Amino acid sequence: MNMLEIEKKWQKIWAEEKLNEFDGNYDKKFYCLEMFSYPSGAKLHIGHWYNYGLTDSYARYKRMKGFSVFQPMGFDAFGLPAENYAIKTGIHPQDSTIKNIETMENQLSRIGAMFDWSAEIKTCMPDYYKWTQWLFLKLYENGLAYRKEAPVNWCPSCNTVLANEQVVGGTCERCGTTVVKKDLTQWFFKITDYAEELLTGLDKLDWPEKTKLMQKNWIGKSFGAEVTFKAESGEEFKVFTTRIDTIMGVSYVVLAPEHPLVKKLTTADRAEEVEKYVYETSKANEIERLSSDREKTGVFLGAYAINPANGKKVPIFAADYVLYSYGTGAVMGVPAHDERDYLFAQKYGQPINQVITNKENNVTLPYTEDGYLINSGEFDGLFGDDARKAIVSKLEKENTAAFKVNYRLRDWLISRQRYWGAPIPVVHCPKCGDVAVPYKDLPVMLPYDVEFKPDGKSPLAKHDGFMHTKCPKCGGDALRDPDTLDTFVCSSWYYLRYPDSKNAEMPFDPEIINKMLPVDKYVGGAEHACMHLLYARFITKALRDMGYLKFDEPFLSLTHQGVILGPDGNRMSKSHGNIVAPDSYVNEYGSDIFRLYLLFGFNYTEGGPWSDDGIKSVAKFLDRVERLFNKVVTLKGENSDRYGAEEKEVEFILNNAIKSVDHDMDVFSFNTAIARLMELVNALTKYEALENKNEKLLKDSVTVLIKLLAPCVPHFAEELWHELGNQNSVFKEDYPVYDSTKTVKEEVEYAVQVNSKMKGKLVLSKSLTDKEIEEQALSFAPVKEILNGNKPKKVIVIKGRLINVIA
RNA sequence: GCCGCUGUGGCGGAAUAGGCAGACGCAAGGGACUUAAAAUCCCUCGCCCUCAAAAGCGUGCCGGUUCGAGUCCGGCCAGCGGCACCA
Repeated sequence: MNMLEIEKKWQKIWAEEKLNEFDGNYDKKFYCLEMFSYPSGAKLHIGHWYNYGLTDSYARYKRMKGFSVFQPMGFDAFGLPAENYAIKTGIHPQDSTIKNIETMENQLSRIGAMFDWSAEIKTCMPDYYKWTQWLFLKLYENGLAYRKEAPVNWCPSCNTVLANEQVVGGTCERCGTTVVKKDLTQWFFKITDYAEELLTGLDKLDWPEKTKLMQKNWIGKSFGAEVTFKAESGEEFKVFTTRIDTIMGVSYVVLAPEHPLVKKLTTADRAEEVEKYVYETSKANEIERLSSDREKTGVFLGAYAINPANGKKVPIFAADYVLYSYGTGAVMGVPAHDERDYLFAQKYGQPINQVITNKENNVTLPYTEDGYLINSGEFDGLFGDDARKAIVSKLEKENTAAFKVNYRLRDWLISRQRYWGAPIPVVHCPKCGDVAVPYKDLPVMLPYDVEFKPDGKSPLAKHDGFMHTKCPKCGGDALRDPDTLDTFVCSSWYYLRYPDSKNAEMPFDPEIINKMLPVDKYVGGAEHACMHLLYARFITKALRDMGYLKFDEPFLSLTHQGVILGPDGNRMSKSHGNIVAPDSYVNEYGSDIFRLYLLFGFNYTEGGPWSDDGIKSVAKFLDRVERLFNKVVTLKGENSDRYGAEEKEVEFILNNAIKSVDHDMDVFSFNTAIARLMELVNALTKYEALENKNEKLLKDSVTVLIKLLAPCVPHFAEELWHELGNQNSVFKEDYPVYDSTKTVKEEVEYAVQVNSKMKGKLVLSKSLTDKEIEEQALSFAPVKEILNGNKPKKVIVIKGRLINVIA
């Protein structure tokens, strides 16, 4: 069969018949979504193919199972790489992006997937980002967007903000200068308002357990207490602790270097040293700072605070093992019962006051388990939670402590000091302050003629035509916000746009959305576990609370595809020089064979190193199918009443294949589904070679085979389906149903063990009772020999599998 | 470092709820067909010892639970993903 030719032919016919578009039957809708692609490289890579081609097989399977499948495709087209590419080559991000999208559209259509192109979206187009801006305004209007100071990576030499990716080993990737932190006023989304629901909502999702666990840990709920310490100068600050039972052991307190009180509390004689420390700290990133391997450093501010629990005066430090973004940005140092505090205290000569012990009173410090309080006055003898409750209830009366639930989750920073993104639709007016751009004035267009070479300012800030505007409130001169939105904002709601992608009045019609959503199956990389997948859940919940959506979760069921690595086992990358492009394979073998190879060669969720060793073998497999088909298609259907052992075996294999393939396709176990299909083809080929055969059974079996193959090799199966004389598409057919009476055999093979060692096999009737099976085993020669007339101690019978005789 | 995951023949991988490890393939070797090659078909194929059989060993490493562990538990080692401005 000429694969390239039939692929072209059927793609054209499917498009003409609109076979790939959603048919409007919302009652049976199945929204199958793959994470859309980012058009940075000019070409589709194997990872895209693996995600889209194989999930398409799943979608086609669902369609044959009777669902009205909606499977859209689009492009996440804003982002840093296009801008960097522009800086390097001078090619405008818009031009390169649009060109890349065109290339990728062509490559995507060659997959032959049933993408509903009528719903395509591109996030960099004004008809899309208009609604991204709408989303921002809605969140702003509902108190979920706000501004505050936050640090960015700053290269003092390039005078520019760097993405984490652009910081290599603490230095600027362009010029090698050491990168420091710098505070800028930036926009945030208040995702923390939804921390609790984002956590509890995980329970009902059909997501990989590991992904749910990662989100859970990312949200990081912990129960503790906030305690107010008062500095001698009168300034108050709170610390968060999960171990308030150790409060009598506090020997110092620590503020994060970024804590606003650091400057205020520092005494004049310490100012120089503290300032130096804070500056040095700004060179380290959070991963380094949180590393327990890293040497603990800090600096004494010269000031003291009062421990509200015992009135003791303790020194105040700034130390970078405390993060300003977590808890209150301040901790109490209890060296006897915390490992980091212990190391710190040793280094800076702070006292180590033991206040917890175990039953045997033989602990080694630092002792971080719960235990019995000692050296804690009235609380001595209390244990764990009891101690914590007692201490809080006493301090509560003095207003110096309270129980507090804390989340590790932080608000979502969405400002980017970059060009290639959706402008933030806010005007800063000298009189009225921050003013939202009215909805009727959306979109705030991203200007084309912008200087985006880095020189210390947001690219848009240098564009006078963009920046200068009138205040929507007072009409006076005002300036636009020069920042753009994080591209994660664009991708946090795109699944809501697809079902109503051409709507010019609204981002989506709630009526349509509430019928099509939530997404029934979402497929994409595991690397999105904590960010994109969490942001999308947050946006869904926020829009629900505004009354637009009637569902709580965007993605009911989630599957992660694995990563296809280079042939050398490394992640494919230019620097490794190990990139394998799908195009040459698609050109040589056709997309069905390439797809089939990807289906068969990997465990879908695990991926693995690329090797094309097996691609010829799947091509041969299709040849075998075609040879079988050609022999069978001309048969008249004779001997239809022939039914002997061979026919029984064919039926057994056929029905087992239907059962297994059906199940395996449903759970993305494509490789085993193909293995079962290979077994079926082997069995049918063998049967076909018989002199006397039931032609009707054979022909029916081949018909089932084509249907089972169809989702995996759509063009190939469609061609054979029509050669069988059918007029309609095979994808309009019902999926085969297996006959459960034919998937069981009357006789089962048992593994016979003596003392758990294999001694032989025994074929026994399925109808035997455990007792009878035991008798058969005991009279089985190898068993008899070992028992030598003695009674066995025990006989274990596992129905249908194994007999273990314990001698 | 922290969170999460993975580790099975020469290779890709399979193994329901703790029950015959290696399904299905690739590669390799042998054979048939052929003037020859390709294609196709048949056989062998975890390691070790062996003419053969039997025995023994075997799912990253060490230990444990169990009649029985790739699967469960504890401790290591290695690799991968994420760590909030790559998306």
